[in-house]
Amino acid sequence: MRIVFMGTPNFAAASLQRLHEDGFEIVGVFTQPDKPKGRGMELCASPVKELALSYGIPVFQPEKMRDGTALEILRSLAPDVLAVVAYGRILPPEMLELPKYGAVNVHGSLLPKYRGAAPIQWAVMNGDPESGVTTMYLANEMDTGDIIYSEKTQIGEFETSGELYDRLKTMGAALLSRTLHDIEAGCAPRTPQDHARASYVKMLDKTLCPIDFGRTAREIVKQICALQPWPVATMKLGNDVVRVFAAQYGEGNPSASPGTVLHADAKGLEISCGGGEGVRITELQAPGKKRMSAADYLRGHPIAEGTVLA
RNA sequence: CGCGGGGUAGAGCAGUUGGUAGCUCGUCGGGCUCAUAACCCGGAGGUCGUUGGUUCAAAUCCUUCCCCCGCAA
Repeated sequence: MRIVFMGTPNFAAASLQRLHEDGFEIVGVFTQPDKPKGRGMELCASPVKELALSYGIPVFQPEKMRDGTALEILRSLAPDVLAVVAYGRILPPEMLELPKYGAVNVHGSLLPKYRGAAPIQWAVMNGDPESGVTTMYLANEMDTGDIIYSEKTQIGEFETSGELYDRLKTMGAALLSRTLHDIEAGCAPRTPQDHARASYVKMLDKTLCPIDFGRTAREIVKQICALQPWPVATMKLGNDVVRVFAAQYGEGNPSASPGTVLHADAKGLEISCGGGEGVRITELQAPGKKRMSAADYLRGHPIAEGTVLA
């Protein structure tokens, strides 16, 4: 079965790697054009491109899907199926219909929940007990296609988006492999989504970062976990806006107003929040500095207990 | 050359109108205590990232390079 793979970030690269290792015939890879990245703004190839090149698979990086050449390239590759994972481009209907088996996609949620750009992060943010991956056929509307397989996984109480992301990319890769195998064997199921129960999530941005200590301890913990590794929750500490990486549940103090420093010691920085609860921040990063434990930070930045943060 | 922040004892920081380096924690020794991560006394520990220069004198001014971090993507 001739497969054309389309993807860009390492979430996609994990799937490409799995398909390659499982012996699928990958005849071409589409990925986004190289872009300036990192300090120095050097041009960087996507993880998928790096991997594809190492496998000796032809790589294509069209700027636009409708530039007149992308479709021709795809046609010349004569794929039986398209495997699309976090490609970051909308494929025109002609492309979806070109392969005999259509186009298959991996999504980082239990569809129809969390259609859209950042399903993994929002599952963490909302404090969901579980998440998962879904394979489906691509439809013309974003993430609305018929479901093939899905697989659940528990979300740890202190699991970050980055950790869940890594786990799901592996699960997604395995599920995609199984999906393609069954499609080829003709035994893959096809279940329409329950559109009435669909929900959409938007991309993360920095407006989500500032911590509101009026919220509950769990909401704050989940916010901190969800915004990692990017864009990272923040709080004001003196004149600094520090990035907050890790927190535990504190003892709290019903009589302290939200934002009050309850403890500042070797165990971290406990701050009162909504409902008299407390969150103990254990790891943070000050501007220009590297990530460090709250205890380390406090050595050089003493904070009096009882201080109320702005 | 995309923009910006930073490299000072094991850790985190202060010190930048130039004048032989200081704080908190840790660490070592001693003391106090029923006891302690508490308290008291004392000690060890730093080529102030690297190169060259200016100067009577540089952590502090100029210069070379290395490394870390944020923005931006």
